[in-house]
Amino acid sequence: MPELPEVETVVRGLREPLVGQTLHSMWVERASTVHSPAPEQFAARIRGQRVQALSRRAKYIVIHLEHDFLLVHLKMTGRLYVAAAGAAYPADAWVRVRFGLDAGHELRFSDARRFGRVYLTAHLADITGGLGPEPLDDDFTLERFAGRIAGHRRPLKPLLLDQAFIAGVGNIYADEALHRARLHPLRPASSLTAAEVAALYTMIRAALNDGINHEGASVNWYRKPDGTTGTAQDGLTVYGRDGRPCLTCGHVIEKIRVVQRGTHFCPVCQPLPER
DNA sequence: CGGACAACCTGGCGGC
DNA sequence: TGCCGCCAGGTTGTCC
Repeated sequence: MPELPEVETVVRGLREPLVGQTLHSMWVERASTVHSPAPEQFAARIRGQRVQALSRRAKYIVIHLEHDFLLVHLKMTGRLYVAAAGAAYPADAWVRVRFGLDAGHELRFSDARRFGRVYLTAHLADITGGLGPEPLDDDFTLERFAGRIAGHRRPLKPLLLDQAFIAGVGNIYADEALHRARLHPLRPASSLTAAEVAALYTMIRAALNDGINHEGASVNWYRKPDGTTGTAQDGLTVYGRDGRPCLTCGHVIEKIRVVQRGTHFCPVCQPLPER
């Protein structure tokens, strides 16, 4: 599903067609997709504002307008793309919100599952204030990660999925990072040695960077803004590979449920120490 | 604090 | 072939 690498790929793909465009209008096909403010105010406020930049915070796409930030969260099945005037696209069947751009072009937000939301705010922190640090930022150092993990006793899998602990990691990259770091998803955070903390830090970043370099994992719904698939799914070592051999040791990959999430791991490479 | 679980949603797919 | 029912999971909110 869209996690940090997928959202980053969407942001990169939308910069060229979107920056410099002016938002002229907004069509709300599905009111519940508009988080805040209410659709009428939302449409009135964006009208005439030029897109100045695009960035990403956790799994949010952040569109910088002249006086506001327009945020989009893709959740499970959201897709965001710029459509040429009058052109039809495969994801159009699930369009929830459209924004009119220059020369008849449109920014379309499609979302089959209807979990995704759009937000408009003058103060970014109103939406993203509770999020933890960006794992790929330069100031996210090993020391900082070690300091944050020190206070936690929770199992690693739910900790990595907690957006207040670390921003942008979802189910796929959590499983991949834990496998690369050779850590069982149920290991209590407080049980890690300094070397294991360092391995986890390194492998979270490596898994995310690999995902970005392969333009995201198109496990099912995710597509780049141009409609094509990423290739990161071909490099996954555990996610979705339950019942198949571990690429490191050959043992069968297992799948369990942890905090209601499908969790994939190799019981040999990622042992759970008895205690 | 944290874990369990429901809710939000619907396309896709396994099973029969 | 067709239908049923479950599964997928990011996030919020509720309850214990």
